[in-house]
Amino acid sequence: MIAIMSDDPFDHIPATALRPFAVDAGQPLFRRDDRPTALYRVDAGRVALHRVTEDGQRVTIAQIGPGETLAEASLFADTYHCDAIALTETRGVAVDRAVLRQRLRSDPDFAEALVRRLALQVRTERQRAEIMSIRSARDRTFAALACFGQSGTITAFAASIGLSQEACSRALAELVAEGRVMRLGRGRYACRSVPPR
Amino acid sequence: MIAIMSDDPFDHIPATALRPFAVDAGQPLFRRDDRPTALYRVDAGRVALHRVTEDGQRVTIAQIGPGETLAEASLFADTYHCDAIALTETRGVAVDRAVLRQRLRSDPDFAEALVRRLALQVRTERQRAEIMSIRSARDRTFAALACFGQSGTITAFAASIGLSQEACSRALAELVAEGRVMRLGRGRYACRSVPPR
DNA sequence: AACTGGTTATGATTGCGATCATGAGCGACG
DNA sequence: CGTCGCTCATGATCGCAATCATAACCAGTT
Repeated sequence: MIAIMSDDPFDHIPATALRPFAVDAGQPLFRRDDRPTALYRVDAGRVALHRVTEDGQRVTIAQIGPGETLAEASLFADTYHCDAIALTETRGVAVDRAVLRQRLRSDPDFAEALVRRLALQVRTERQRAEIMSIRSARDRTFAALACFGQSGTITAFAASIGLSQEACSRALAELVAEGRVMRLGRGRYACRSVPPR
Repeated sequence: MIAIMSDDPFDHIPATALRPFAVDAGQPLFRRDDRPTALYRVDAGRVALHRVTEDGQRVTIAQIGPGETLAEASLFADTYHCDAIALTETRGVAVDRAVLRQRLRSDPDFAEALVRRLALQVRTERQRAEIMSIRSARDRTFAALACFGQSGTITAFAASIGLSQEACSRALAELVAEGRVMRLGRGRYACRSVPPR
């Protein structure tokens, strides 16, 4: 199938306006109260967003991995509202904020792609939050499997839904016993649900 | 303070294109596989989004309350990917999908407002998900207080971060004892953090 | 084939939060 | 003022998932 118009808003930005970036583990991408300069897309590595309270307690707001963007909301804010620190060696591309906002107003295709991307993000995050609110490990595991499927390892899957690997493994075993989930092989499971879109 | 340009994208839509809706508790707003016709903003009440698996298990994907919108992602999809059922008597306004998409392409102010709204949504939901992944009730409560503050009752606050009212109350008591949180009065707490934006 | 490192599975124990239960604080109303 | 209804606080108990520990399993390497 041929994509007539890319889903990735970054593809609508001229390469000259894209600035590659790379930071080592522990290094900041930006800091709270800095003036926002760009929107970042992570291609490899992982970035944590921290907010620091008045008395120095650090609260992790989010973690951003490959394919995701950060600081979307800062496109319209006067300052960054949190610190962005690379958890591992991280690289990606940045789009200048002014270029992006200008583009948003002048290029309908870009605007549409950006809105689509953000809308999907919202949906995904809402699902995550809702799944995390399920108390029972069995039900939570099932819901996650039904919504997202299992892409990587069990360990990663478990972590992404806030369960220990053991609890997740046990939950999967129970679900298979109940016939609600299929075991495709060692460490590979799927749920007989309507396929996620 | 005078708002030069409204933050709410719905304010950029001519009133003639807004269609009020109301549904009773238990009634559907739309169903999976329906063709998407509109974007909905809930003004009062609560709507649950469900996905039903092949063997009839129902999974709640999200719940939408006053001020929030649903089915943003369906603006670009061929069908709805889930059922929307009113949990309580619910009312709000709907914008026709074609009108909205057309507007997105032709009205930069609207596009910007929509992107801003979605970006904020993403940020908020990411925060929620991250907070929900904190295991300790005390730390989770603190993080939530630092990020969002406590708007309504303790009970509602506790529910919004996946804790029982009792666990939350106890956590708050501990945090006060540790001096990390201030008690403003019975059932009213705040954290000495940089104020959320 | 033997070795190695990483992942998955499963058993045993423990700690934390849900739940149940109850009392105290506080606003609304007649 | 006294009653009612709701929220908050706190104590007691119990169940579930985290944690620790270990074995089975698998892929890649030599």
